[in-house]
Amino acid sequence: MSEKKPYYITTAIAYASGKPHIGNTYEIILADAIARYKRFQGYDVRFQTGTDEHGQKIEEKATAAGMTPKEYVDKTVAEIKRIFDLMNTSYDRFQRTTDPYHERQVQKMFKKMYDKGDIYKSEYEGWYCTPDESFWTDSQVKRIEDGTVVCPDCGRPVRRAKEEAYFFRMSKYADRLMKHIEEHPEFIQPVSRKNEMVNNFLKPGLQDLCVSRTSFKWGIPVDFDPNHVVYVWLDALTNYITGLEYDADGNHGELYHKYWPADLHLIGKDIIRFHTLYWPIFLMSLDEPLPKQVFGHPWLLQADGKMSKSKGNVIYADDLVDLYGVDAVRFFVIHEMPFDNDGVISWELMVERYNTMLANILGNLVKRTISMSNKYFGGVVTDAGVSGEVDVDLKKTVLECVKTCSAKMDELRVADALDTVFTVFRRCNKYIDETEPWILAKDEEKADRLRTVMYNLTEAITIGASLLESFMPETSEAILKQLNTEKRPLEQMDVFGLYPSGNTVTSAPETLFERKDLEAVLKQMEEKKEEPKAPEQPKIEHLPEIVYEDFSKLELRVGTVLSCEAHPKADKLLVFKLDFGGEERIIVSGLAKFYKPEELIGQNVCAVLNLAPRKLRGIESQGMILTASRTNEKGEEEVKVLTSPLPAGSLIS
RNA sequence: CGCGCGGUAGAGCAGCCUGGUAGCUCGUCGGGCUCAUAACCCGGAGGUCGUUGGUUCAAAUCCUUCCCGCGCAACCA
Repeated sequence: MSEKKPYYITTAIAYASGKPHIGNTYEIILADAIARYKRFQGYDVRFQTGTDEHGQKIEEKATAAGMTPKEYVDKTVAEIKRIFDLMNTSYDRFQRTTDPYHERQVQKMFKKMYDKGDIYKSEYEGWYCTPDESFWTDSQVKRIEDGTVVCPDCGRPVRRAKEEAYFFRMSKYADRLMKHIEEHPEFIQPVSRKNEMVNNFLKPGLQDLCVSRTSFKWGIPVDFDPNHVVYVWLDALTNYITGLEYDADGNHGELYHKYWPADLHLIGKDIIRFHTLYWPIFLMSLDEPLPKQVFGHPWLLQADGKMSKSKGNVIYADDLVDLYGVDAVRFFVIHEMPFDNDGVISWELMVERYNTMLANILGNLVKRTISMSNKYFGGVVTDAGVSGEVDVDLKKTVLECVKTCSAKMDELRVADALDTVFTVFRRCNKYIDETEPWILAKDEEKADRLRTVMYNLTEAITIGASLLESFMPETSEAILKQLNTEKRPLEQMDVFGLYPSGNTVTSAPETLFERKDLEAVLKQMEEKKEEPKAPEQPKIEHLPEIVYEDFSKLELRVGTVLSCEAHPKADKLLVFKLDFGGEERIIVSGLAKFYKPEELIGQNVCAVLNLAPRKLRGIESQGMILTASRTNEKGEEEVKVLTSPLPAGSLIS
C-alpha cells in the first residue's frame, strides 16, 4: 500500500470589502483546476481559500453601511462564498480571519515573536490628524500650495507626532531569505518576479515592518497590549497555517503535520512582496518551514480598460454564468490567461471562443459521434478490430496529449494544458473526415471497419473528457454520462482502447453548448450592465481661515520658461529653468505625466519663489510652479500649469 | 546608465535555453464533405521574426547598438 503524496495549495484570501469581480474569481478557478489535476495525478490534495476580514477599510465601509464590522463581513463573505461555490470550486477549507481559532493563534504567534525579540516596541513617527484621530505616513499626506501638510482624508492640517507601535525585525532574517531565494529558483514564479523582489527590496536592505496599529479597532488585538491591533498582513498571511490547525505552542493538529509546508501559494502579482518576503520571514521567526512555491499570476483585463465601478464595466462571475454557464466561464478565464502577461477578455472574444471551441469543436463532436453510433449500430459501440492506417495517428496524438497535458500542468501552464485537451477533440473531428463513416455505412462489408472507427472515436472522446474534468467538471461529467462510461484514471491513460467494447451510448445526445449570437449577447449584457455610477462630486474641503498677513507671506511671480527637460533620474519630474525678469531659477516639478518638456518652453508661468529649496532626486528645486488640477469625468487626473498674460517678473497677488 | 520583461502574418500568441524548412488559434479567400449545432476537414494569400553591427557554412534563435511598449522601485515644493 502506497501512501498518497500530500499536496497543499492555497489561494490568496479575498478581501471581504465587497463582491468579487471576475478578476478575483479567476484566481480560485485557476487554483481549482490545479487542485483537481493534482488529485487526478494521485495526490492527496488539500485546497484552501478564504477571506481577509480585518482592517480600516472594512471598518469604514461597515460604518457607512450602518453595520458593525462583523455584520458587514458576514454579509460580504457569504456573497464571496456563494460565487466560489457557484464556480464549482473544490476547496477543502474556507478560512476566515475572523475565525476564533485563527484570531487566538495570531495573538499567540505575535507573542511568540515578541518573546523571541523579533518584534519590538518602538515609536512610529508620522503625521497625526487630530480631528480624525488618524496617523499618516510621509507618502500618504498631501502638501498644499503653501507648504502646509494636510490629511489626505479630510484635508485639514496634520501635525508631526509619534505613535507607539510594534515593529518586526526584518533585517535579522534578510540574509537567510536571500540565500533561500537564490538556492530555490523555483520559489518565486514566474522568475521575472524574483528579480524585482531581490533588487528592489532585499539588496537595498529590508526595512523593519510596522506590525501593529492603534489608529483603528477592527483587527485582532495584541493580547498583552490591547490598544494595538495586529497588522492585517501578519493576520492574513498566517491563515495558511491556522487553517491547518497550526498551534503556536506546538500542539499542531494532524493536518499541519501532513500538509505543511505548502506546495503552492497561488496569488495575484500585486501581492508577491508580502508572500515572498514577509511571509517567509514570519515563518522563519516561528521556526517553521517555508512554502515550496509562490506563483504570482497575471491579471485578466477587459479589452476596454481596467474594470471599475465608475465606468460601469465591472464583470461579475454570476452575470457571466447566467449567460454562458459555469463551465464556459471557467473555460474563458483559464484559456485566456497566459503565463506571465496579463490576459485580455472582451465580449466579442468570449462569444468567439464559446462558439468555436465549445459549441463547434467540442459540443458538435460529441453529438455527431453519438448520433452516428445510434444511427448505424443502435448506440452499441464495439471494437471490431478492423483498424486502418489513419488510426495510428489518432491514437498517437491522443496519448501524446495526455502526456503534454500533465507536463504543462506541472509547469503551472494551465492555459496551455487546457488547449492541449482541445487538441484531442480537434484530432477527433479530423479523424471523422478521414474515415468518412457515412460512406463506410453504405457498404455492408465495411460494417466492422465502421464499428472500429466509432469505437476509436468514442475512446478518444472518453480520454479527452477525462482530461477535461479539471477544467470543466460538469461538461466532463455530461460527456462521460452520454457515453455511458466513467472518468478514466490518469494512470490508465497511457493505453488506447479501454472503453468497454459492446457498451451502449445514450440514444438522445444533448447539445452541450448552444451556439451564441454575438449581437444577442451584447444586447443581453447591455441590460445587465450597471448604470455607470455618476462620479460623486467630492465635497470641497475647506482649509482653516487665514488672515491677509498669512497670504502676503507668499512671493508669487511670473516666470518665463527658458528650458525644460526630463529629470535624468526620475520619470515623473521635469526640470525647468525659468527667468523671473533678470533672475534665473531651477524648479523641479512633477509634470512629466502631463506635459512634454518642449511644450512649455517660452510660456509665462506662475510660481512661488520664497518656498524653501529642496532637493528632488539630486536636483535642487528653487520654488514651485502653480498648477490647477482635478479629477475629470473619466476618473483621470488632469493637471494644467497656470500661465500669465503679463511678462516675466510680474508680481502675482 | 535603478532592476526586470517583451517587440514574430490583420488580431492574439508559440518557437529562442540546446542555431539548420517560421508555426498555432481567430479572421480572410478558395475547395471538399453531408454524420453533426450553417458544423467539420483541406488548401491559398498574408511575415525585411523592432533596429544596428558582429560571431558562424548557417541567426527569429548567440553577442552588440539604438528605438518602442510594459512591470517593479524611486520621485511629483
